[in-house]
Amino acid sequence: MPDDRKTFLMEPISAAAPGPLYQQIVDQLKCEISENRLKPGVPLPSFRALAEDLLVSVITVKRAYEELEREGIIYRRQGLGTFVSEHGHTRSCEAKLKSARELLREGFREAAEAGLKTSEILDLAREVLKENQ
Amino acid sequence: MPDDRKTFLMEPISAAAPGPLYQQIVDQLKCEISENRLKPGVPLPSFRALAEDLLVSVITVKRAYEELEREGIIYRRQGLGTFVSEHGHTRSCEAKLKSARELLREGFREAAEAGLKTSEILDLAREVLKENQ
Amino acid sequence: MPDDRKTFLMEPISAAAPGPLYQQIVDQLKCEISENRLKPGVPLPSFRALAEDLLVSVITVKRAYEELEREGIIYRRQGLGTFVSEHGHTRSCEAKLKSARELLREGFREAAEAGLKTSEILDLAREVLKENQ
Amino acid sequence: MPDDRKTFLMEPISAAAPGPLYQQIVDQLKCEISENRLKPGVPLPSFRALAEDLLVSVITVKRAYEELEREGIIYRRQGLGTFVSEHGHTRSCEAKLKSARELLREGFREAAEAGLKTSEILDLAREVLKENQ
DNA sequence: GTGGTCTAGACCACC
DNA sequence: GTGGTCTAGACCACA
Repeated sequence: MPDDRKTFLMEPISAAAPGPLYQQIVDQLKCEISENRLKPGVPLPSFRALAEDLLVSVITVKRAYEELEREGIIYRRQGLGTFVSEHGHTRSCEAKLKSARELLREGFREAAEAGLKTSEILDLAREVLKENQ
Repeated sequence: MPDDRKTFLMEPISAAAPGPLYQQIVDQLKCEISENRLKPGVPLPSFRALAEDLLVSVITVKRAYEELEREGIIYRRQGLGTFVSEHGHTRSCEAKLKSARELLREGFREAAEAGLKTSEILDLAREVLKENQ
Repeated sequence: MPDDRKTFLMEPISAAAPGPLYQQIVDQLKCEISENRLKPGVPLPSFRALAEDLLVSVITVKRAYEELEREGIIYRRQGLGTFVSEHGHTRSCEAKLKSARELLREGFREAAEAGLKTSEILDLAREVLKENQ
Repeated sequence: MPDDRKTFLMEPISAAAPGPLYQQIVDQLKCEISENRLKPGVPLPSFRALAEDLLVSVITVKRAYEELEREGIIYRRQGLGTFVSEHGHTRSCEAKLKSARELLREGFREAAEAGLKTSEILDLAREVLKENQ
């Protein structure tokens, strides 16, 4: 039973960044999974291993994993480890899409309140979209 | 003997709503100002009056006013009261526009991570924009 | 702003009982809410107050509250407290009904595996139901 | 060169399934015995053989057998192997029946707490029973 | 070794 | 005062 688990590449975590540390871990893992760098059945690093890697407490990692399990993206098994679930990729994409809609809705609302007309808002969207590429 | 007197139109504040109470006040006042229902030089209600109106603590209103003053949208004069500043409308619109860009940028990033192509993202944007109207 | 919060009647918690402590708290609160002893908008006791009451750690109570918020039964507001949400009663009942179906399904499966015919299983169900009253 | 040889019919074990691995083995063996596919005196596969079959550790199989022996369903003889005990079938059925009663009792309790009347609970039971067939 | 639970105590944001 | 986050360290169940 070889141990394929590896502390794969993960960007460092920063307490200075906005948002809780555990959320940063959640987001990064969602990215790994939604972009298929982490496939179903693949074991994630253990709490302790990832905690050491990221220089955070074991509990912070644990909390991130709990959040991901709650969303059905990973599953945890006592004594075995934590794994990407069968529909993890799908779930992760769905979650991101839902979040994207929320953000766009908010953004459009703010733009409208700033006095922009619908056509101007769409122009703004196109502009921002171009910048991002 | 109901007291229908109110300082000016303001929707009630709710502890059930997401986000801090003071932020809800800030947002509402920004709306009033960016949509020109509150014009430069017009006095805002006093801390105590608004606090009573909204059934929140004076401290909460104070914090909201401080936030707005920091953004240069209103100004306070000892003993006189609080007023919409000359460029309050402009500032408020600018702030909202800036926030809108941020949200759109975030939304587009999430959509991209969910696997959507640029053209699909623009479609999504159009769809959300339509829903909101 | 009177403080209606009270450390209402809550049965003691026991580490000897099966299942985690936080689950026992969750279950008790679900009962209070599903049976309308705790109505929407009513504040639950604070983490610290309930922890003292039940002689458990603040964190254990916190975890129970997190679970209930996740299920949409209560909501937490920083600085204000924790409250039964508008649809808390409904959600709580739905959750219990769902759980009941699961348990019955499991029970019937086991009974079938023990060799009982469908008619015998229904008799068993009637018998158990009578005992419980 | 696939190896189709197997000790006897047993569904594969899955780490993704809920519940410990050893419990899954226990449950499957109880089924085999309660449904008389494994009769008294019949030798069970050795620890090592079953472990290889199910791709789990020998220790995990050992623990499952211990659990079954504790319940009097199987017995072990030094140097000979493990066998279904004389009253294994009966014991297994009794255990399942006892467990079924527990589950039904729990299920009815939850249903009652969700606000269902006795007649409605019986309807629910009939409904679930039908679904399962 | 893995994850699961419980504990105690810190600091912060909000009211 | 409230809840929100992060920390460290204990003990247990499982493989």
